[in-house]
This record gives sequence, structure tokens and C-alpha cells, in this order.
Amino acid sequence: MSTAKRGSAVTMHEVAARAGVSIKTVSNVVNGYQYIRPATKERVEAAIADLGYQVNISARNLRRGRTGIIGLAVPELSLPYFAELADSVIRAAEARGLTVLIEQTGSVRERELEVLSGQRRHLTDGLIFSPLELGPQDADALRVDYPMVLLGERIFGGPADHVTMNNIEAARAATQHLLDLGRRRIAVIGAHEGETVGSAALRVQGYRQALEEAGLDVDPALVGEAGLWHRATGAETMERLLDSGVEIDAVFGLNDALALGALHVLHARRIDVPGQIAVIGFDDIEETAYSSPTLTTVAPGREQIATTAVDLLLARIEEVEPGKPFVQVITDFAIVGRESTLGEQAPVPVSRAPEHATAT
Amino acid sequence: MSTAKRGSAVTMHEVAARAGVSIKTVSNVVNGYQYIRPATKERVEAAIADLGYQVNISARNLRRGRTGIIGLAVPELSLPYFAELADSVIRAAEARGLTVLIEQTGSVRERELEVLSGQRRHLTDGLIFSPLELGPQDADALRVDYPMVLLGERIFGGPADHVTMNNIEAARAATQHLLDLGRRRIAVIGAHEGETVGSAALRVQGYRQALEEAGLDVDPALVGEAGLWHRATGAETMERLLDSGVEIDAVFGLNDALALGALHVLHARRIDVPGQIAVIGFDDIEETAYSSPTLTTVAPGREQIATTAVDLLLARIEEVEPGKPFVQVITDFAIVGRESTLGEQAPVPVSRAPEHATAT
DNA sequence: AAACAGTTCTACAACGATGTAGAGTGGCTC
DNA sequence: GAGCCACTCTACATCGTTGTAGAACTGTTT
Repeated sequence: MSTAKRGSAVTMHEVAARAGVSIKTVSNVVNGYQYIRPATKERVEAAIADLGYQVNISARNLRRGRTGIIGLAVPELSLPYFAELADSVIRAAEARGLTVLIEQTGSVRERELEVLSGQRRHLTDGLIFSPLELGPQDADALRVDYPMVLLGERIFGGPADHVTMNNIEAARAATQHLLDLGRRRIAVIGAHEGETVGSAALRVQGYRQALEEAGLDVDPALVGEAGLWHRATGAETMERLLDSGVEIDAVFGLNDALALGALHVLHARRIDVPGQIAVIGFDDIEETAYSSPTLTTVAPGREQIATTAVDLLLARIEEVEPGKPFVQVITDFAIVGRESTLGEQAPVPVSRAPEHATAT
Repeated sequence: MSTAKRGSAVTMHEVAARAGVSIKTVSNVVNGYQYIRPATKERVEAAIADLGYQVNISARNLRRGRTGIIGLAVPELSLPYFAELADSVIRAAEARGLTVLIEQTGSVRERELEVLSGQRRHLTDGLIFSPLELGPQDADALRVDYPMVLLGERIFGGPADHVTMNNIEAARAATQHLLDLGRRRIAVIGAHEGETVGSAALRVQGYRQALEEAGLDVDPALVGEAGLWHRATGAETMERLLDSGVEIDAVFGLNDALALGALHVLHARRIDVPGQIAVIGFDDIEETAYSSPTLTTVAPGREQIATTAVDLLLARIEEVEPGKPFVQVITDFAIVGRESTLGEQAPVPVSRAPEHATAT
């Protein structure tokens, strides 16, 4: 056992003095250099244990020019999707010896830009960034000189690696799922008017495609705007749609939070789900398996997104010559059918343990 | 506008050369030292802008002995309570110029111990730690030589500042709420057998107190164990209780996830909530305002916990002489009554915007 | 005109680690 | 026994910044 835990830190000098070697030898031991006599190594290790020495990471970082930290910029952790994503990214990073520093942009444009150029950037070796407000017009700001991986296909051909799911296809599949159940008056919640390349636009596009392929017209009255993709805005939009008197037999929430907000309103108004209105969401956050009714949704392969992003970033960080062309990885998605579209006959996944369940 | 964004970083030397001053003067400008001629300052600032210079934080950290980063160790971000807590802590830290580095312990004892002594510690100036598995027997491990604030009252009289809510009182109030509604067969979900000082034990204690004050016996058959406080374990425990055949007219979930899991099972079994069984949770995560029915819960003052913890930690970090006795701050709680106990007459908070709502 | 306080700036040595270069060992080959 | 390779270790410079001490200038006071 170690004895020391003193106020000020022990340095390699002190360890070296105690072990009777040079500080470089201590450094070599710490870093697992191969040519060290076992006897020396033992002496150094004993000294390290005695003094409770630990490497000063700031000094190492300065010397090595690496910090071992990667940044993760997301809108807000209080949005379950991003909390779960952060969880996965942290796990993936940890498995590769990296630490994660989280920044919240609050979906505010200025703050998204700040993340790209801010001071904080220098604490990290690279950045995984999920921008919501930046668009193609910001391509310049996104042309940064450090490793970066973007999540989402918002910035087409942008100057960085991208990890994204196939938003159009996934939204089309979600809509198709509703069409297959015989629904014809499918409302959308979460559209962003005027946007052309964001997740909202792409998912709406997938929705349109599915309808058109089915030979249906897209009724603008069924497309509900919702700037922020929160439960509250989902609820408000659902109310607006219902109050408008338009006929609706299904709702496609562009994310789960919106769909859950909608579900809440439908329940409050005693509208049967899926009897009168079927509901599908997008993201497969854990909550969807426990809502009443449970929510059918699109699973975007969160783990896959996280590990791919970390791997791509790490590759960029360790890249010798930074010439490699930027890649775009498109991850798999799957429709997870639950009660909100299939009704009670759907298997109720009561005992579904979280993927990364931990011991008691 | 700045011109440069070169591969390797610009240093103070280059700025100094361009501005025709010493590097210390550049440092002085950067740090807002007062005795600098306006003309000099302008020249330096121009050079900084031209070269796109940014301080190398690793070097500054090394020199100053501070990193400006605080650690936050929580079980998992995929648990909404901790995601929301992390959100609040990040905001509070940011307002004070600090960055937050999150570690996930997964409620695994070894990992909780690792957090205390691990390498990563050196990246931070202090730690906000929410331990779940450590107990009084770990007081030694908790006696660290760096600033630390513990969340939760698990380690009584432990060698650190604590921020906690009054678990016993809050649980008593929650139970009282159910008693006031005429419930007499109140089940608990989430007890930890054998534990005496954790949140589980304290909340169960509050539950017992309320029952005893009401002149009721505590029926062991009503106390449901659940190691992990997840939705899945809540659902499992609820099923076990129902299957046991014991009479139940109310359920107290020791956190919201457990209560939501229970709600899910009750819904699946078509048991009316609150008609047949009333349900109350604990934590006031956002989801509780949108579940069906909405969930009555105990609001532990998350923002207050976060800001208090950050303030305490900062005080420790900036403390000149580290003699000050450890404090324990107990935050306020409030019962948030919703449909799961009050039924439909409860106001449905459809438009309840999140506290930190951001612009569209 | 000397002394002094108040400015403005600079040189140099840190902070604690690691990379480089090279000095010693010893053993082996020819 | 000279040369060479494989080990084992060390001295020193270096990463980019900031603290310390003090030099140089200005203006004011005596």
C-alpha cells in the first residue's frame, strides 16, 4: 500500500531520487520502455508506490502535444437521445483510452460556432460535433484545422468526416410502416419550414416520398412545425393539429420526444392510440419501451454511431499525413414496432434489460 | 478577420516577433495585465488576430497548476436523472468559467474507487462525485487530497463537503401524500436489503416513519427490492409484487425510473392508476410530466443541487488554507402532484417549457 | 539635481514531463 | 583483441506558458 497522499504533488524527480536513478529512467518505467533491468524497474516501481506518485498529465500533454481528451458537442443532455448518445460515446472513447469532455450548445447558433473556434478546443485532441443550427452556409466555419467528426448529414460534402443514418430512407420506412397499417391521414410533427438539408427536412422528405409512392398527396395541413424537438413542443404541435380540425389517423414524430409529447396530448384527450391515431417516433430512446402505450420508433443504431464516430476521430488524430479524403459513414436503422402502432398484441418488452446492464 | 489557421499551432513567440515585443508582454496582454501602453496592446492584439493565435492550455495548466476542468462522476448518463443533473452542473460550471469532464461509474464499486484515485483525476481541479456503491467502510478512500464534493448523504460525516436532499423527510412526505389520499397498502419499489445509509435505506426509513406515525404496520411483503434503479427493474419488481398476491393500493417508487417501470406494468395489466393503485416517484425528471398518466413525484431541487455543488467545489479549489471544516448542504424538496395520484382533475402541464428553454 | 513613485517592458527561470543523443556495459564474432 | 551489436541508463534540451526580479523610462517631489 502507498503511504503518501500529500498536499502537493510528487514529481518524477522525487521518485528518481528515492530509487537512485535518473528521472528519465522513471519516465521509461512509467511508459513501459523495454530495455530496463528488472531490478531497476522494481526499485522504481517501489518508489512510485511509496510516494504515491502519479504522472502529471498537464506536463505530459504539453510535451506530447496530445491531451487524450476528445470533445463531444451536443445540444443538451437533458434530451434523452443526446444523453444516451453521450453515454455510448463515453463508453466507446474509454475503451480506446480517451476521455470525453461534453459541451452543450443548447441548439443556439452562436454557441455552435463558439464550439468550433473556442478556447476550450485546445483542451482536446479532436471533436465529435452534432450541430443542429449550422447549415451549408457555415461550411467555412466548419473547415477547421483539427480532427473533427460531424454527426448528422446536415452539411453535405462538408469538410469533415460524417457519421449519419439514412434519414430519408428511415423516415420513408417509418411512414411506410403507418401506410402498411392502412393509415392514410398521416401527420408529421417537427418540420422546419424553409430548411432543406437538416434532419427535419430529410425526414420530411422521406415522409413525402413514401406518400407519393403510395399514390397519396401530401396535405400541408398535416405537416406540423416544431422548432425545438422537445416533449413540450411535440405536445403543443399535436394540440394545434387536433384543434385545426384536420382529419388524422396517424402521427409521425420526427423524434421520440415529439412523439411522446403528442402521445401525452392524445391520452389527455382520450383519443385511442393506436385505435384512432397511430403514433411512431424516431430515435429509440429507452423511454419509448416504457411509455403507455409503448412507442413504435426508428432505432438509428446509436452504439454504431458512437463507436464509428470515435474510431473515425481517432484515425484522424493519429493520421500521419492529413491528406485522406473525408468519408461519410451511413449507419443502419430498424423499425421497432410497439403498441402505439401495433396495439396490444405487440410483445410488451417488460424485462428488456438495457444493453449495457451492470451488475447489482 | 484572421488569416491563419495553420496545421501546427502559433505560439506566443511568433506573436511577440510580429508585434516586436517580448513574449512576456504578449502574455501580459492576453491576461489583461494593467500596465501596458494602449499602443503596445493594440499592436499585440493585431498580431494575435493576424496569426490566429490561441493560448495553449496545456502549457498554461502546467505553469499555473490549474486546469479549469472539474470532474463529474455519475453512474450513467442514460439514466435521465443523472443526464439532467449533468446538464445542470455543466451550465453552473460554465457560468463560473469551468469545464466539466464526465465519468461514468456504471454503479460499479471498483469503478467508483478508480474515479477517486485514477489518472484522470489529474486532468481536473476537483471532483463532484455521486457515489452509489461506496459506503462508510470506504471513508478512507474518500479521504482524498484534492477538492471534492459528494452528492447524496450516503457517507455520513465523511471527509468531504456534501450536497444532499433530505431523503428521509422527502420520502416521508411522499408517503404522507399517499396516506392523505386514503391509501393504506403502500408498496415500495427499490429497497436495498441490508443497506443502512444509502438513498434507498433513507427513503425506506422515511416511508416507515410516515406509516408508523399514521399508526400502520410496515408489511415486509410490500417492500420490493430492486438493486439497480432502472425502468426495467422497476417493471420487474412491480410484476413480482402483483404476482405475489399481496394487496396493494399505492406504490412508492424510490426513483422515477422505477415508478415509470411500475406504471408500465400496471398499464399493461389494465390496472387503473390512480383508481386502483396510486403511484408516486422521486426525482422529477422531465419524463414524469409526459407519461400517461403523468407521474406524481418528489422534486429534489436539481438546479439548486448543481449550483451548490459547483460553488462549494470552487470555494475548495480557491481556498487558501485548506483547513475549513466540511459542510453538508441540505436542499429543499417539493411534492409535485400529478395524475398518477390525483387522477385527471390534476392540471395537465402540457405547455410546461423546460426551465432553460432556448430560442427557436 | 537628486530622489522617488509610478509605469512599461524584458530576461530568465521555472512548471513536470518526454525525445534525442550518446555513454557505458557486456558478450559475441572473426 | 578489435569491432560490433544489444542492452541499460543518463544528461540535456525542449514543449508553451507565467512568475519573479529588475531595467528603463516618465513625471513629480524635495
